[in-house]
Amino acid sequence: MKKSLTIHDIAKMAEVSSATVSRVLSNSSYPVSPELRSKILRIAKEANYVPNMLGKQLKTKTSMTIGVIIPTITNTFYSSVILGVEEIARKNNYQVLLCNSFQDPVLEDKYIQAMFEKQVRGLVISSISSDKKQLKHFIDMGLNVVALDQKVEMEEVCQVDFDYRKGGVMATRHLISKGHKKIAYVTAPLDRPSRVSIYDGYASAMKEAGLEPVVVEAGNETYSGTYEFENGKALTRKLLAGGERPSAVFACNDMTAFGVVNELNGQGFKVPDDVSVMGFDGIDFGQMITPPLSTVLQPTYEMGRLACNMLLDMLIDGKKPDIGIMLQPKLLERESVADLRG
Amino acid sequence: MKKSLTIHDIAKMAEVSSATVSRVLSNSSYPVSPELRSKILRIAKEANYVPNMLGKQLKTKTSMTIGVIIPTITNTFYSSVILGVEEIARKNNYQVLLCNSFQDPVLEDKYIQAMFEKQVRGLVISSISSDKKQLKHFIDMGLNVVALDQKVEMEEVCQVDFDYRKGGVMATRHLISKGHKKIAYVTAPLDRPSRVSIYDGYASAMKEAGLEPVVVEAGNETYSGTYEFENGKALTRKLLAGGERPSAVFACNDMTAFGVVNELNGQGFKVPDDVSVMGFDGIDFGQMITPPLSTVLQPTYEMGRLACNMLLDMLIDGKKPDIGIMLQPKLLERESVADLRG
DNA sequence: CTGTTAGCGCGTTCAG
DNA sequence: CTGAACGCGCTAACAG
Repeated sequence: MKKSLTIHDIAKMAEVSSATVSRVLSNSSYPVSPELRSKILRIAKEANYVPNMLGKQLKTKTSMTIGVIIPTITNTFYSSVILGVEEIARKNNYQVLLCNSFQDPVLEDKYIQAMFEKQVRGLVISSISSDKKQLKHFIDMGLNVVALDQKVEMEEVCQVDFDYRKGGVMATRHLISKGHKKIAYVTAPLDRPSRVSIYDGYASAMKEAGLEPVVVEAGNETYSGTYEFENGKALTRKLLAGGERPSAVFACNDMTAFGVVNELNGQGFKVPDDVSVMGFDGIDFGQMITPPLSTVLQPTYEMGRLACNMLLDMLIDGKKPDIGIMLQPKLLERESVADLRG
Repeated sequence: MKKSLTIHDIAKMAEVSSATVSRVLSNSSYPVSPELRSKILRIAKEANYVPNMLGKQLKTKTSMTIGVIIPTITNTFYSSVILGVEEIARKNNYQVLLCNSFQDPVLEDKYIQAMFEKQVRGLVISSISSDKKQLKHFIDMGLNVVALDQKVEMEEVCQVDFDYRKGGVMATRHLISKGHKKIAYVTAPLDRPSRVSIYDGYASAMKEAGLEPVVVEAGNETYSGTYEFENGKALTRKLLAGGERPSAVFACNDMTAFGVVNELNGQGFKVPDDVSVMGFDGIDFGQMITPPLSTVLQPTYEMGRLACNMLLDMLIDGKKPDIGIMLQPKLLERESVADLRG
């Protein structure tokens, strides 16, 4: 490993002071004569000089890196969000430190600490920790954070929200508008605000139509990549075993809906002829199955972009968020819902 | 923003020197009396002291962060790899800096440079750059790198390989063993080593059985999330329009296979009754469609783990890779391939 | 316009 | 066992 050059080495070679080298190499607005400037540039180039950001960052107290903490990147929802975050970060010369919390509050706190220690300028987080003490603590110490997906009830954190409740309402009303009356809702454990909101939307839309809600909720949650799919299957079995067959099933997310469709097919029911299925998320894969899944679109990529932009704004102005963003759901009508009114 | 404390502040509070504080707070093996140690620990805790890694890293010349560069995280293949990398990194107290190159060589080089400047200890990369000058350059300067997925022909870089060719052979032989004779291969552009290898495997297995290869290759490549799916559909249309219908279609990856299945269904052909379909990758979605997709499994998560472990080994010993790893494909026989021998 | 100097926060000699 | 002093690579303040 060759010892790497510093500005002092370059300074010596160019027979100038290291300050001058620093000024030209870091594009300072400080005036330097054109001759020296080009000479230094040339020498630095020839010598393959590479700046050490650690030194620079230590001095300037600004690291040009932001942190992202999400449950797991293998969930397409989050990988899409991250892509959006990274795009904006890149355009502003920031880099992103990625952490998967696996919904483990302990791990989440550990990561927050580690990132703070590494002087990240800010954090984009989908927090799972119920006790946000750690986060709060670092915010007090100056950490900028914007929350995504999972609500963080704090004055100081910016929020990129999605109207889950409205999404739940829209999906349910859509089903109702197609003539469905017996509509079941199958869901992963209602232990997260977002899930509760979708459920609320479903319940209120049902009530408003004078219909009886039928809910099947999963028990324990695991982190296998196919958990939600298996969950959809299991919940459907439970649902089907439980008496009168619903004409439509609304699932808390697309992956679960795939499980519902799969189990339905397995038991000899056609979708949407025998039973209609509605998802939630709008992941690409929904259009690849047969029939294409009707669902509610969450603009994940856009959420990532917005979150990152908000964060950068906070960093630049040092201003607290004046306003939160609430992204709106959009109905994606495809072919998994039958029209019963015919 | 509260000004954060340094070891000097703690030193003052504890009425000791900053050296002593450093020694206890960084778990140095240097002897410090138990009384002082506990006193310092207590005070640091009470004062909510958080170390600044920049200072530490600048001094010790070791950053505890590694970089990962992959084409795009929204590809489930790569997100799974990253999860593996991150798991191992976490267990060794490293963090990962993530970069999506979007298969853009210019962007890739820019990222490599940025990471080197940030003093990452090493890099896990799926490189797309045909001209690896930049990478080579930094390796010469001491950067440790392990290549993944895409072969990097350099003595100094460790490689976690997957036997794509054998996978291609296995899939093709499987089809042949089920009595298929007219087997088409549909593929994204053959401009990457991995893709060429799968094709080679297919071609050689066909030849060995005295069968005629039928290949449909896509033209330009885009980066929409559904590119491969659409590609599978388009290639299938082309294939079907081109004369005699094959009894089996082998696709270069699972997503493409989904497109194949979808288009086949759309044109009224049943899978596997009319046409059999074989994928490549083994992504979770494969088991969620009807019929579940027969495919070749790539151990992505394991690839990530192995790559990271190799990298950490290189960092610890500073030793060059003595040996590369070649992961083996595994046939995942599900229900999208018909047995024609009955 | 250029150079000298003094830290940023930390770990590490080297004396005591 | 403890502390004073130096320097990692860089920028910013102040002189010249």
